Amino acid sequence: MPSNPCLSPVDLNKLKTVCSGCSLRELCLPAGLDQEELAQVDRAVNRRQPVKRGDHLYPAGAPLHSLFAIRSGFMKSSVLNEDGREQVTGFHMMGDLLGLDAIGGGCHMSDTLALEDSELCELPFEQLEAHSRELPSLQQQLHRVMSREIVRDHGVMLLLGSMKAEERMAAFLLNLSQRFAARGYSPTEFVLRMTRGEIGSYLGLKLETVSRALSSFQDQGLIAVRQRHVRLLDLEGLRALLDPRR
Amino acid sequence: MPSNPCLSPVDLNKLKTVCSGCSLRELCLPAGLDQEELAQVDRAVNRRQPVKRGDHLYPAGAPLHSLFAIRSGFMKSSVLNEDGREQVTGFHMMGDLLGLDAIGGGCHMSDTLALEDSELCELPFEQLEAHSRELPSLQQQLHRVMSREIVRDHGVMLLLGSMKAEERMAAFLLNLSQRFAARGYSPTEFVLRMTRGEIGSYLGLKLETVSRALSSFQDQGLIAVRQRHVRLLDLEGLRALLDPRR
DNA sequence: CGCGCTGTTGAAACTTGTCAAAGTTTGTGG
DNA sequence: CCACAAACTTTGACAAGTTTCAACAGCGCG
Repeated sequence: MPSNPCLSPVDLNKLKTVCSGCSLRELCLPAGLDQEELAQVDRAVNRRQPVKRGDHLYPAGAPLHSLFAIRSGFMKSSVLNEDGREQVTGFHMMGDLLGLDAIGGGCHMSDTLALEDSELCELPFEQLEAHSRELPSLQQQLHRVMSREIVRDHGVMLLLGSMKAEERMAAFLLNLSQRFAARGYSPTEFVLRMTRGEIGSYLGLKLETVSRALSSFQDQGLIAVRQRHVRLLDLEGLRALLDPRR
Repeated sequence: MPSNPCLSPVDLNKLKTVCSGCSLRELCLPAGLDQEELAQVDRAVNRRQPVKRGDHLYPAGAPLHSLFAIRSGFMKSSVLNEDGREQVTGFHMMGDLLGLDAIGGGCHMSDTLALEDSELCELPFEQLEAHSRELPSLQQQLHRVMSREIVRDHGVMLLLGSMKAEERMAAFLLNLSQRFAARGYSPTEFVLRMTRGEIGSYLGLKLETVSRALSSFQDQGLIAVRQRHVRLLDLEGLRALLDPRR
């Protein structure tokens, strides 16, 4: 039976682990590639690297060997001041590509660690660059991913630079909601894998302020929070918080 | 005489306008390319596009045709909220590459306009992508430039998320100082091409707070400000403001 | 020469941070 | 499996920092 790949559990399992068989392929780096291109990319990917909660994917300063794509799980990235202040620069989930900040200087400029047990695909960067010279679609997709990271960062700058605490919190919840939805999960019910302090760091707020904002939303009937479990009860109401004129 | 390119004013002028003759080539996209590679890139660049103060290089939403490199002058980029709030996302000077945020979605996600009369090199993006498939050094340099933009944005996020007003202002002045120095200008004496309001938008502060921070620095003897002319009198003192422990 | 834009300064109001205490959950080791 | 410790969360009261509002000064352009 193992001669029939369709029936072999081993091969089935293998199939699931290549980009062409990956449910994330339209969210991840291979988006837009055709079958043959996918096959090429598959050869450049080391699949299924598990990381445990609390593990560093890489510490800040580590030399760049590979980019990583998240297959499952949840991670955070942060940068540190000289004087030890931490700024969380992003929370990452399935399909996100990590390590882009290391390309410029050859070493990782941020810490990235797993907030829950996760699985990653490793993409050796030199190979990726080489493949992207052969495959224009891959090249374009790599450019798009980097550009979108820049746009995302500008959005965070807007949030940090011009929004009040509750606006930031609403924007944060809506952003998570949208990202979960894009991955086929409920946009209204999810688990926050990070602490209040980490949310606060990302949003430029203290953890007490985050906690108060969540309590306030709950009092207003916009959400239901219990621990890290959140249910968004009134998406429109949350959106209205972002435009204080209305 | 025109047969001798070394003596012809026309040709001399032309020479100055190609990347290989450009004083910015080590700061700009061609950094790290050899003579032959430079010649290739030259063919993909439309040189010397002038823009006047107040002109939009492109408005937010414009389709991506080209990236732009600043040859001379000073520009700002900003994003707008739905409700009209502006967030300045960056100030740009000679050698900086503009438009990277448009690659992801095919149209510019930010407004960019000239704060003084400026000159730009236009780099049609399709050609640039094509050339970067042929020239690994160019490909790498493009990746590096995009990655550094991400790192820069993370630095701004750190600033916006965890620094107080005077720390932000000190960081801003020191950053400008360093960038002017890298371009061969005085690191201690320069003209701010932007208004207090624009600085404030970039730093997540109101213009009055910016003004007060500058006045306070002047009172402490750290700088001398008159209008938009700034002299940094005590770089170490400014740096000390960034690490409040000392 | 005056009008408008830009910048400065003061006082009051508001938002968020800080500190402190207590409650809750999670993880560990007995 | 329970007990205890550690980590995380919530809430209140107060302090600090920043914004808001307002008035005025300076510069630059027509």
